[in-house]
Order: sequence, then structure tokens, then C-alpha cells
Amino acid sequence: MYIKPTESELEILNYLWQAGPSTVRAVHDALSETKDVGYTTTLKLMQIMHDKGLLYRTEQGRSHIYVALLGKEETQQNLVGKMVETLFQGSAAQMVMQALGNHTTSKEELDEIRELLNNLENNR
Amino acid sequence: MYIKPTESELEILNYLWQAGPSTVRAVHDALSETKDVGYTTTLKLMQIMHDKGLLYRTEQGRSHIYVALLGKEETQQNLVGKMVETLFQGSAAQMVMQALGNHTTSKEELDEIRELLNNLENNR
DNA sequence: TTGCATGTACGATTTTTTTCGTAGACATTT
DNA sequence: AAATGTCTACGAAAAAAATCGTACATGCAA
Repeated sequence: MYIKPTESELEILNYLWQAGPSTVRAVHDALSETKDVGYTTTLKLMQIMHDKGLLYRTEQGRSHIYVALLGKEETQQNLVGKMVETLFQGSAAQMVMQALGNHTTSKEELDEIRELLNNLENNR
Repeated sequence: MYIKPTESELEILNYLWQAGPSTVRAVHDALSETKDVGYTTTLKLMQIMHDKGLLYRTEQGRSHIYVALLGKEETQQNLVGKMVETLFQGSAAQMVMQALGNHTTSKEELDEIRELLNNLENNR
């Protein structure tokens, strides 16, 4: 069974995806920018994630280096999929409309999407 | 400030959006189909939602009729938006790709999206 | 009128998630 | 060597969500 990361766990995963293998310190410093939280809180969270099998870690001198075990795309997939199911009755198209309708998206991005649409249609 | 519904609250909202004003009994019976939960749990949840201002209710004889106070589109918007921010670094386009890439979407829906893309581009 | 079904209210408990204090190890600075 | 800084471990508390039992009211059927 797939383990759904909690909100806080997701913040940590996000950082690890972007930054690659990192120490608790690095993660914490990054999160502190936007969130007011103690160092040991971040540490504990990462330890729990390690216990759950969400993170792998390796010793590096006195500290640990953590690596996300969930893939970014895989996780995005999972969560978006769940949202499509529960909030949009399984219609990805409807979600797409909501997403595009209310975010400013550049011409380049729109073109990219258009291309994706074409590919999808051809490979059916 | 906007109140983010919890997972369980969302299930209830979903039912109410689809079915319109309903009793706890109706909601509970529907949820029971897919979830194993006691009647009083659903009742309590709906009472809490009422306290929070998520639901409006009116007496109907011995029971209550509940109505969702959050709009469906409004809520979808909020949650999708939040997901775009936290999971896709603000890029709606990327989320769209993930959503479309892994859900079977009919030609009609794809066309609909294409049309939306065109509109977006024209109204920029 | 007695009993059963069905409703709400509400406190209490359990479970999950988040937070943090304290202790101990070890390196570095003074 | 002593003080200071930085790490992990870990227990425990706080906060948020979900669950349910029990009490009590009322409608309805036997």
C-alpha cells in the first residue's frame, strides 16, 4: 500500500526533490524561511519519515544525509489522481479547466499543453 | 480566512453538492457504501461542520436538513490552487500535464480543453 | 401503554499529526 | 580543560481529526 505523505512531510519531500540529498539542517533552514518551526521538530519529522520508509539516510560524519525515497512525479501523480477522483468525480478534464482557468499561464506553457493534447490523441 | 475542509468533511460536501439538501441519514447511507463508519460519527462530523460554518441547517420535523455553504467550484478552485502552489511550484501547466498524462480522457474532453486553451490565449 | 425505530446532543476516547524540551555525543574554540 | 556549538535520540505534550457510546426525545406500531 502506498503511504500518503502528510502536509508537513510533503514540504520536506519538496525540498529534497529540488535540492537532492540533504542534511536536516539544510532542510530546516529552507523551511524556516516560510514557516516558524523549531529545529528538533524538523529533525523528528524526518526521523519519522525515515521510520515510515519515506526517506533513506546515510551517516556523514556526525550528521545524516537524507534522500527522498518517493519519486517526485510518482507522488504528484498519486496526489493529483486522488484529487481527480475525490473532487472531480474522476474527470481529469474538469480539473484541468479549474486549474487553467484561474492561474496565469504563459503562452509557452499553453503551447506545451497543446502539444501534449495532440500526442494523447495520436497515441490513442 | 478560508477554512480548509478536512478529508472527511470533503466527502460530506461532495455528497451534498451532488444531492442537494440532505439529512444526516442520507449522507451517512451514501458514505457507508464505500466507508465503514458509524452513524453518530457522520452526525457529529456534520454538527462540527455546522459549528464551523461549513454547513447550514434547518429543522425538518424531528430531523435536520443540511446544505453546503461552500460552493463546489469555489472549493475545487481553492484546493487545486493550493496543490499547484505546494506540489508544482505554482505551475498550473505542470499539474495539467500530470493529470492528463495518467488519466484516460475522451476525445471530447480533450477538444474541450483545446478550446479553453484557445480562449485563454485570445483573452490575454 | 409499552416497546422499538430513529432522530439529536454531547462528552469522551482514540488516532494522527505536529511540536518541542532535554539529554548525551562529539568537535571546535577559547 | 572548560565552554560553546551542533548534531542525534527520544519521550512527551499539544493540537487536530475522527470515532463512538450513552442519554434522551419523539413518532409509530403492536
